[in-house]
Amino acid sequence: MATFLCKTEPGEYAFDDLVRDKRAPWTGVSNNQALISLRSMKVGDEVFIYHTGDQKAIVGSAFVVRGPYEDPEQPGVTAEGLPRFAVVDLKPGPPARTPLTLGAIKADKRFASFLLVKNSRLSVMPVVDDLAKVIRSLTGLPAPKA
DNA sequence: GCCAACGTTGGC
DNA sequence: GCCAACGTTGGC
Repeated sequence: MATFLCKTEPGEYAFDDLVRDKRAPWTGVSNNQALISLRSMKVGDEVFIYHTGDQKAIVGSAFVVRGPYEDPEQPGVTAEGLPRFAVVDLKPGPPARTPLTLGAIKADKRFASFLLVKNSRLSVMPVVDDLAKVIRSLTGLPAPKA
């Protein structure tokens, strides 16, 4: 069971939209490093949802309900036979009891190596277990069920 | 609205 | 295959 973080611009597709939709394909990722993370997702994986723009905070979590598949808008596979423009389906988990802001993350030494801080332009990234635990404790988000 | 950081493109 | 030019992202 792995954990990831996905960014979204709330004006385009917010965490609340995912809650409303109950389930949604996570599309539009074209950056290769982000796509590598998307392609490695498995059903049941936990995904923290981060809002860019004015909020700049982890606002909730979600879970992978369908593993990586080809974006129907941009079909094609990599040399390894994986979906080139990978899409996963997410279903919403609970909202964060306390959103975890970028400012708080930057101020916390435990996040010094976090890709969210180190590469601000990356839109999908893995979250190591230790940091996932810290994020859950700071946001009140529940651990995924095994 | 600006710009730094990074990715991508295309000419050579 | 290098690298300059350009485009994009996202924090400030």
